[in-house]
Amino acid sequence: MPELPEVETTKRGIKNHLVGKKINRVVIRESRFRWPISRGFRQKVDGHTVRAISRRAKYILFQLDHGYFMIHLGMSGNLRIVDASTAIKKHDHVDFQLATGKCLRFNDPRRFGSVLWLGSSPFEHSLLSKLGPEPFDQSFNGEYLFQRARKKKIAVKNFIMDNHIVVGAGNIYANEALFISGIRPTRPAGKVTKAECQALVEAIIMVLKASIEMGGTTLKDFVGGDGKPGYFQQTLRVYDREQQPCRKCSSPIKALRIGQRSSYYCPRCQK
DNA sequence: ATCGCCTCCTGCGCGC
DNA sequence: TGCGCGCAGGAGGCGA
Repeated sequence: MPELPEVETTKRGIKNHLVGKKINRVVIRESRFRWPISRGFRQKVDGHTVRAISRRAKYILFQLDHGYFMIHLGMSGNLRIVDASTAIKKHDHVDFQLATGKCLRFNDPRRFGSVLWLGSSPFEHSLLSKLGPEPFDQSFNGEYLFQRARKKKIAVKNFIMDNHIVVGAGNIYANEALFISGIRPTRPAGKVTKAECQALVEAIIMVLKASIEMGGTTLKDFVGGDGKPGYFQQTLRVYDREQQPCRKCSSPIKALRIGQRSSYYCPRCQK
């Protein structure tokens, strides 16, 4: 479910319910995630007030007075604000019960997500310290991408999905951005021209922003932190459109696998 | 250093 | 209707 727009939408949806509010207690029904929830986690969080919520890449950071914790939604996670009395459903693994009577509930069927205590210097944590720029940051620009791509033989699609290059370009948006910028996903990153890098950067930013504005609507069943679904499906240009006509030239969209991930492109529009 | 492959896990849709 | 298979929006880590 979560690509960056969904994570951003989730963050926005839960923010007002949490900032300035006390977490009375954390209830962990399942601690086996990508990384197990640490033994002392509950004790570190219980009774503390959330001071701020932010996002770095697809990690949602919760600032308390004495440190930070973060939640990653993995492939199938979602966070919702519910009333404390709301019945537990399957895969509702962690609750953050608030003094307001509400509850932040983490549901994650596949358990690829994570809940981690970061301490007081979150950006020094190994998961965050090596991340590339945010797509909306000034430092993510055509020149930067072009320089990073020098001599790289990796397929450009894998290249832009690498969090050390830029964060937030998940599988769907990587496919979409490459279509918009007219670049075939299999092309070695080092063979993408400077002008194309510029176009690719603009496409990544545009497609992510557009989706955030629509409420983070990628596929199917996304529901934001306030429990409201994304308004409507984004009109995907190539993703999951194998054999369907290209929206620009009507050629059938092709599908292939790159690095174990499904990829789609228009053989005529993307060189 | 770089790159491709594997893995964690559950659910769903498809073909037989 | 049921069963088995393959695939799914992430991404760290490992071996070549």
